[in-house]
Amino acid sequence: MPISRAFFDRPAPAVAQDLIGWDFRIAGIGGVIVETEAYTRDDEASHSFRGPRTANAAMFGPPATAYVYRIYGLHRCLNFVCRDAGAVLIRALEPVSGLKEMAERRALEDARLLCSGPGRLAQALGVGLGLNGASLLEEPFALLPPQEASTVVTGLRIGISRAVDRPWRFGRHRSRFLSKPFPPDATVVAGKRPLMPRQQEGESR
DNA sequence: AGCGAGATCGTCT
DNA sequence: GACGATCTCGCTA
Repeated sequence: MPISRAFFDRPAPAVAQDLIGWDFRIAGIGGVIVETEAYTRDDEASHSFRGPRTANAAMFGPPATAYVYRIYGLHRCLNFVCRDAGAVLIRALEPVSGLKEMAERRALEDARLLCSGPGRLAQALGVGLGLNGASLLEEPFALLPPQEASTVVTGLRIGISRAVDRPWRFGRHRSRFLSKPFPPDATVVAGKRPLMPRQQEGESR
């Protein structure tokens, strides 16, 4: 069954953690979510921290709304709006469907680099500002439940200068599609504790 | 592998 | 006028 609005009507950190392993697609193109970050209203790093503005209006919309913004004048970042102006930044996907289209948009072959980063992911999935404010519960979006449970690790958020101490970055343990690996001693917050053999998911490096 | 610079522009100071 | 929830390339080692 498809995802519900209730899934997003929770604190952003909880939603960010639970999104790991879901299959996310736009117009049929996408893959498994392997990395996310949570931002909340009382969080200095969040775009909603200083209240409603024209630019962040989508963050103050209902849960399950897409919030898309342009960063550094050229890239775009995709977020899922949660309860109370919170949001989850989608940072990386393991490409599964539409590899060909993604490779064309990225002008790049290596599957490893197609969606491993918020800007890369947005480019590969064709995310434009036109999707800002759209409902994640309708076309062209699709979110399918995890096929299997993921071991989820957490750590500090990346690329921010304020509220750097909050451990609100979540990722699938040792996925090779992360924008950046988690430290070896990263805290496991869900799923089975990793065992001896350091086996990468997917193909070998 | 890691570091530094450039690209590029709307929003806020 | 400065900066940002980033990416890529070129250089050093």
